[in-house]
Amino acid sequence: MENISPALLEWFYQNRRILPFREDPTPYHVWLSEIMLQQTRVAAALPYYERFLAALPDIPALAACEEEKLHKLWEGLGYYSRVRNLQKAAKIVCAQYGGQLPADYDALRALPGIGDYTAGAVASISFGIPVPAVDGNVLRVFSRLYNDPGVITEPAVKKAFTARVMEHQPPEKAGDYNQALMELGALVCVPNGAPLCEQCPLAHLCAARAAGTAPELPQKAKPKPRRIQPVTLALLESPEGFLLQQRPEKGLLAGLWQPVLWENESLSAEETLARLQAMGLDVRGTRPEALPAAKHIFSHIEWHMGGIALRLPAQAAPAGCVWASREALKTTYTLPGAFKAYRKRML
DNA sequence: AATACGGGGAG
DNA sequence: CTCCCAGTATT
Repeated sequence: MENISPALLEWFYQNRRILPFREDPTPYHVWLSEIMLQQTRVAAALPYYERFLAALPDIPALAACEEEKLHKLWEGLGYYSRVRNLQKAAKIVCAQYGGQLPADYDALRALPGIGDYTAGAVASISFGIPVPAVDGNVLRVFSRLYNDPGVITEPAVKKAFTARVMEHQPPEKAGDYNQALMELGALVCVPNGAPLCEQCPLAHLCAARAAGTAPELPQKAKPKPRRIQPVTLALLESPEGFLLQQRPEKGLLAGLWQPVLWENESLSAEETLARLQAMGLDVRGTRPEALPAAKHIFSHIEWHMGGIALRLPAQAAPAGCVWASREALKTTYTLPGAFKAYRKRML
């Protein structure tokens, strides 16, 4: 196939979005943006990006940040291991590279949270190194360009597509080329069977366009069905605030805060009161109010939530719990988005 | 190769 | 509802 880069780059220079991390593409800025954009849309990440940089303007500041503050800056973005790995990597960069990201693909790839895609993106965009940066957009564009029914979730297929991506990459414009492919996928060669082929600078080269198969591409493996998990929560308020418990260090929503709850259990109000009593809370003479049911969908689990709200007299918080004032809820403790339905009752 | 890990927008 | 998204780490 004819090299796509001339037409692609011309389109990119005319049509690229103005984005903050493109205005001042330092390695730190590109790195942060790429981590935020993993499995996340640009529009969702933008406000987080600005706020994060205002709070932590450079890599040493990131390395030194308190974990609770770090979580708060990421609150609602999801995949919280991203921000913990970001800081782990920042500490390594400060200890081993003098606080500057290394201009080397393999060194970048070895940092926590930096995989094939992000290493390639930072290396090519920030340092001009001619390496691939193949994300879901690029796989979609190439599956259509070559009318290739390969299942893009399979590593062997991804590897083959990456080789094709590199056949077209101009070494002196690696970063622009990689970004142009992603931009084309985000703006023109869009998913859900609705590509805007009349706007595409590569339409004359596109095999799927010629075959009429573009809407059916790319082929992906069928996702596993989510398992449904009942969750019972207890929204407790005292004069000191709302009772929050911290989640375990590992696993889902690790280290974040939540109302007292029981996963995988659908408890009656009476059973819930008994559990609270067993935790050492004084719940005598209180009337539980039923919480409205709410659902939260993770990629692999579905939480079906319900429970009770309760007003309690001032008392000590059980182990692993705190009484959080409204102010502390807003500024200090990180509650995952899963509890959005109940959060407004707490503010 | 399969699974864990969030959340939101579009159709 | 379904599908998808600027993926990575672990097993």
